[in-house]
Amino acid sequence: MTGTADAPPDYLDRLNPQQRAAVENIDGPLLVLAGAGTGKTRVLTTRLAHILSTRRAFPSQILAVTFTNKAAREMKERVAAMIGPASEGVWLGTFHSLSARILRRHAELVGLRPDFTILDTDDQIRLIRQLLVAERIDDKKWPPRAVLSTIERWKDRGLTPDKVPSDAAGEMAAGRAVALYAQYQERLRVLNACDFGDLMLHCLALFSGRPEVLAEYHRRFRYILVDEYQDTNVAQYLWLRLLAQGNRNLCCVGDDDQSVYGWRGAEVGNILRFEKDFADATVVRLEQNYRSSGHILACAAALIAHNRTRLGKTLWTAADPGRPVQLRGVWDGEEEARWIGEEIEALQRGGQALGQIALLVRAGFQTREFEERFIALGLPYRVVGGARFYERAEIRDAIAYARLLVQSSDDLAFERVVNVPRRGIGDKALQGLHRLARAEGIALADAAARLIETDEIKGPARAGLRRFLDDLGRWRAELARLPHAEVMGMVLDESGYTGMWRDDRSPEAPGRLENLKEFVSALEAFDTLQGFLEHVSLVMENAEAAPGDMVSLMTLHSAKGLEFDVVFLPGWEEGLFPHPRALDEKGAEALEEERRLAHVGLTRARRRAFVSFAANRRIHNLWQSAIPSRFVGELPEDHVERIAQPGLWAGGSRRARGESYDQSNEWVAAPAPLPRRPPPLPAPELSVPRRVAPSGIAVGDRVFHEKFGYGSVRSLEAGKLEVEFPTGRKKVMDSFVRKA
DNA sequence: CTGGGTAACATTTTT
DNA sequence: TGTTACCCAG
Repeated sequence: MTGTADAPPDYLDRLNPQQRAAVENIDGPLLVLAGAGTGKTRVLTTRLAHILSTRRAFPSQILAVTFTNKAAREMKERVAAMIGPASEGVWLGTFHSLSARILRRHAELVGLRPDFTILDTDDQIRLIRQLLVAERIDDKKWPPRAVLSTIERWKDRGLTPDKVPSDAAGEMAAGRAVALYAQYQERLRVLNACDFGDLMLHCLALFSGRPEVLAEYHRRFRYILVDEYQDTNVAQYLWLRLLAQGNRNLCCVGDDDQSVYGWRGAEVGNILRFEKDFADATVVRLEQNYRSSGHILACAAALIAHNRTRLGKTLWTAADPGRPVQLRGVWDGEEEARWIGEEIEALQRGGQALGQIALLVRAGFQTREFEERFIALGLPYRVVGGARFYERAEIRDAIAYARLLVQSSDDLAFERVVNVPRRGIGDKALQGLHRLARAEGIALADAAARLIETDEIKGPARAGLRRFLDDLGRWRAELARLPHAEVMGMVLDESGYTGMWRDDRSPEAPGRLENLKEFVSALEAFDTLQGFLEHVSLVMENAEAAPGDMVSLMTLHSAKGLEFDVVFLPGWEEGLFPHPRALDEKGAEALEEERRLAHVGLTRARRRAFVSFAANRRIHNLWQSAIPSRFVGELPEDHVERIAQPGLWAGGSRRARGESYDQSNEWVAAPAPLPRRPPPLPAPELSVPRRVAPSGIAVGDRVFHEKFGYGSVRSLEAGKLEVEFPTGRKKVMDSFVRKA
């Protein structure tokens, strides 16, 4: 062990006084305000190592919380590198994975079974859409996405349906959003499922409703550490506060100037709340930046100083000023891409590794222009973020098959793949299944099993469904015999799923087949199919991009936490950055968040930063003339080097090379502003599924069936009737007929 | 039930 | 410009 009472362990020597204070203040609440590049991660990992090596706690008595799996993994690795295997056993993970771990142990106490499933976004959207349709709410006017995000924001704030203030719903979903929320929760309960927000909410309910359980965790967790604290939402804050009540050894590390997730519920206010709820909290500020050169840091500091709602930190550096931030005005996006391409080639010739160059944009679509340019130049690049492995359609289909094998009552999985590949089961058949499932309170798969014994569905749908159910049963049996990866391969082949993509002539089909292969081999790393599913639902991470010397392209959001020698920041124009959509949603507050995003961008750079803006930009094939972003004007003269063609500087497209151009800032090709949406259509009149008294029907009764008409009952058994119709004798479900 | 055609639309994103 | 959701004909 490195540490004894007299000789402090040597890892402390590598810290500055503030960092050291943050590490050594072990007991009691501690708030570390850590500016960009001030050694935040080092402090966190050293603190964790310090607690362990001074034997204040066993690993299992430490709870360390991060936001992303990647951050969790990195922390694990760094602590292990510092103190070795003594670090194993720490409860280290994301809010969600830790919550899931806790919930599985106490599921029954919150009305779940321990094998509850965790929904992905697709599942959620489909559920909401079903509810909207059932409620006859126009899903054109109220897109399921929007309804879902309203519900998620409530969950972020720790609000269950009964706690949502009655005036909070507003117009959303024709004013019935709260009712939809309640129904949504009810559906999840029936499905034995959670969404991500529920993982937090159920834990909160557990902790506050079961003091003895909370007490158990108080005994267990002697020290709690939290990373990226500025990104916590209210629910997560409450979660931390409940857990920390026991020992009050809560250490939160964050930076209000890097809070860029307000739009998904993050509350910078949690930092202020911390100081209020833990009045005796020690506050440590980390302000010495070890990352960026002087000019870059000066630009970042001056920019962020324009924000009014700040706790206030003053970043400084002992490093050289380095080179000023280059500020460049160009004619249009194409020129911007051309220039950046040339600049990168020049840097490369000067020995700069491409892997240390990043291009950070406000919105995903902006990468395209650069990709095209880089391809033309033969410049290797990678796009970070974007479609994740487990989000690709083929992978989610495969996962749905796996879910169905593990739990036949997984309705959402059933719905996803029942007709993929095509089995002749369309809307009509599915509606019948839903109707029966709802009437009987059974799962879709069970409804299907019963329906195929009747004449409610016929032809290809019936045959397809029967085949599907038989296959599922057979595969499930194989699971007991063979390794699950092998069974999964069998499932994908025998279901015709791989065949479907093999026959697909589209250019992406081969890639999808590759992904499926990768999927099956990924399974091998897990002991059980269930274990694998838990992993994919919680660890939806990007397949690690193959390492290599490549330029990185990504959004400013996904650049948070990273650093590069050289950073390009294109598209600093009004109308693009700050993004107008953010602005009209939340106004001044959002402008500050956009500015923090700019600050994050600049502080990613170690040696060089290049900011650029174009006078004209084509967005969605329409030309727009633009003026430089207000953030450009907030960069201090002394620390930037301006490079621009005459006329391109101040006012966008005044004149270039003697030619005159349209000066308007409007969409050039849009003549008159059209109303954003057509007037809402009247709600469609759907036929109400007829309520049928459960049976009460006897042999010989005259009955009416929606599809077959009038007939008389010949025989009956457990919900199933045989009825003589004019068209012949049919087997039907009793819930499909009424007495005539 | 399927597949083609067309109209509407187009932040940020992790778990 | 590129994608996705919906409508209608086969």
